[in-house]
Amino acid sequence: MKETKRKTQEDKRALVLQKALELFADKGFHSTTTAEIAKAAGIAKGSLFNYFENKEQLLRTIVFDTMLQMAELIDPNHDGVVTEEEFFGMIRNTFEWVGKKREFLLLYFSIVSQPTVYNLLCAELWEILDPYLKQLGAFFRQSGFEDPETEVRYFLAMLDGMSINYAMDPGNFPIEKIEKKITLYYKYQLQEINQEH
Amino acid sequence: MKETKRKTQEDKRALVLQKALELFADKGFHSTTTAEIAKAAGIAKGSLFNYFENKEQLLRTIVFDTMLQMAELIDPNHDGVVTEEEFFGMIRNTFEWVGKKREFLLLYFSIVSQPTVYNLLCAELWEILDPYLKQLGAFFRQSGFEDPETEVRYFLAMLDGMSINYAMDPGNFPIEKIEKKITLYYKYQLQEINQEH
Amino acid sequence: MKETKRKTQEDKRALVLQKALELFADKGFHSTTTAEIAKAAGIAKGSLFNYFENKEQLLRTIVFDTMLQMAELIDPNHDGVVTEEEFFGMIRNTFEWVGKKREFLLLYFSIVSQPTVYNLLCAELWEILDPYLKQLGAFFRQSGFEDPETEVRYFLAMLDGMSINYAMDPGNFPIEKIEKKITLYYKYQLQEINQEH
Amino acid sequence: MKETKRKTQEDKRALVLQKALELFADKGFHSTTTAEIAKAAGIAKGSLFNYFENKEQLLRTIVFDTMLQMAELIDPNHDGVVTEEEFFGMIRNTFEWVGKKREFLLLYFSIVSQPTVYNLLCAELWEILDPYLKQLGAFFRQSGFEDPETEVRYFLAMLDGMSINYAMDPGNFPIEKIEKKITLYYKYQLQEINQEH
DNA sequence: GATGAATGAGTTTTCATTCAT
DNA sequence: TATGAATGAAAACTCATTCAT
Repeated sequence: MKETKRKTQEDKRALVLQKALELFADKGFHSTTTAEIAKAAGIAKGSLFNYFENKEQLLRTIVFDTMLQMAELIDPNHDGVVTEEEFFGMIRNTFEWVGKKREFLLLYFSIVSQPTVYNLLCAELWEILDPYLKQLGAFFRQSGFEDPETEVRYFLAMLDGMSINYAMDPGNFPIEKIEKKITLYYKYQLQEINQEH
Repeated sequence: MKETKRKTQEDKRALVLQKALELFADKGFHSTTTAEIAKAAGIAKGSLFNYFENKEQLLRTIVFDTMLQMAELIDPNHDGVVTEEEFFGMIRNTFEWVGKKREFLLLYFSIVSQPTVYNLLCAELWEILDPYLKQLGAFFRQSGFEDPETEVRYFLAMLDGMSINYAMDPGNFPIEKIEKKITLYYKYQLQEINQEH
Repeated sequence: MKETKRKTQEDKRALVLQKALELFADKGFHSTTTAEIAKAAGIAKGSLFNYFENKEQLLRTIVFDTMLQMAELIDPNHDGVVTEEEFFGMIRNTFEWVGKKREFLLLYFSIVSQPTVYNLLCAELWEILDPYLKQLGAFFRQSGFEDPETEVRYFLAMLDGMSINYAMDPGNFPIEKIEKKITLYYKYQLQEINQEH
Repeated sequence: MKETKRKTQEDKRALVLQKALELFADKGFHSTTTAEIAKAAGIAKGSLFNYFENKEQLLRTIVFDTMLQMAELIDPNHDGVVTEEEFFGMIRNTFEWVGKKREFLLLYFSIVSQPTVYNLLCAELWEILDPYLKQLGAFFRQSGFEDPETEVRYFLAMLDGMSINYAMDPGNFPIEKIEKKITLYYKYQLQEINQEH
């Protein structure tokens, strides 16, 4: 009995998160009212605040929950090391994820492009991402890239660029072709490096 | 006399645009109040509405003015054709512009990542950009790229990715190294294609 | 079994009254939430309304219960007459009570200083107090005071003044010295009157 | 022209203060809504916040403005010394003021009887009152009172008691007779002290 | 044209109370 | 009887915009 109740509770909470994400992604955080979110989730205005302390906490929950999911993509087996296979798997996973999480991407970019909002989340975001960036750097270094730090930056920036362009125009952006292009690019780079030695 | 006055008027208007851009970039459009903008520009709250019909028009003015400037970078001599030299000049100009227009970039990305805001500007934005994209496509086609449409998308997405990463973290993002990397990449591509024939 | 249960019930109710008084005294009636009271009393939010119809009834219960206790001080043996001994005993008891019921005093004064709240309780309060005031008036008259009605008002107002000052600053207000002062004042008055005759 | 405008502004502000005081005194601070105050003052809901930063600041303004007025009563010529004549003048002024400021008194007692509200104002209140209390203490000491500190506390507590009783029941409380009683009491005390020497 | 006080719709959030379990 | 999730009315406060001066 109680089990069922808790289940329902959690379902409701998840529904609020989902609807909030959709609305935030569509209209932006500030232009979405808590009343709208509540209505979309089929609950009363006041009930929203039984689930989340306030609107900002709701945002944080969405962002961190999803960031943690995403972080998994980079080093799925948690061994702290990224192999070549895992690297290409990561590209694969990232593009797959981008295809599924369009809404989150929009929200994410709308946040990071507003410094005063970004700064609220910045520290915690980096805490999540930092270890993975280091592993990525280590991978590029071991693989023999000349300037692995720059390569990490370039790689991530490129993924950001693809993500935002896909998120903005999912119907027309040729996401699969671009994934192939990037995969080939790195395959080629690694091959070149191997030939040098 | 009148000349001077008009000059002052226009200076004020330009100052409002500048200060509004700074504030929008920092706090986001919605979190910036018209009162703040007026104060930053040294005019009265009510005077703002002598220069701009409303807050949204102010935003549009900023965006379109700057987009037009940016469009210049792609085909500076307006001949409708992009030569190889112009292409690399464009990369150069773009990175230079990114370095100077960090604030606009933040604003731009915060807008495009909010569909309901983006849709308001979308049509006009594409009207500005479309001819240039076509020229870019034509350039890639003429240069022998296999899939010029995808190449345009890839190229622009990559620039977006670099721009947003630089805008978010201008102190650490290795913008010059990355510019070089991209330039080399296209130099290499063009060279490869030429060798094939 | 049932006995024990009822006991527990009543204990809980008493605990709610006690905790509510503490919170009302500290933060005021309106700034104290029913949730806080419930938590302080170790019961669920909803359970509060099993004990008391609503928040206002809870307040009324606290006030009238305590007022009835206080009324006892004036005429402890219920014989409707106040002797000289009882009068000084009353002063003694009042000061003792003030020392113990600081929280109630704060609540009481916060209520009576809000006419629209006071008016809700006014009639019932006077019903409780009126007989005692009459007896006090009778005592002053019998003792030969010139203007016994004014003396009653003066006496009670003075006690109010002492009470509120003690309640506001219990650490520093010299309550014992002041009790002695007032006792001496009335001893002196009664002595003077007796000498006159 | 501008002069007239500023005048009107200040009149409005004063009207808001007046109406707010009336409402706070009648219903208490928390039970009075800003909308009610605005309506009572004949302005729009939002306009209230052009005059006062927030509801709390409005309260503070009322309290401190009036407290400063009241402080004047104690040492009107600001010489830092209270003579016997000034002392009796002070009693006179205080009672006169009590008669005029019933509303403020209710507000004042409703504030001081709510510790969490009182603490907000406490420090500043004491800053205003402290010098006067010291002068009053000095007066009692110079006049030969045995325990001047206790006398100050007693005197002020008594005035508080009279004030609150009058404020609660202005129609029936025999304020003039009581003023006379207190004046006589201190006349008598001073006379007694003089006879001792 | 410039000003800034006035406006009121709109926003987040609170909380006493209800009621299904 | 006890619970605590759900409710929605109401509150403080914000802010783009207007308009009289």
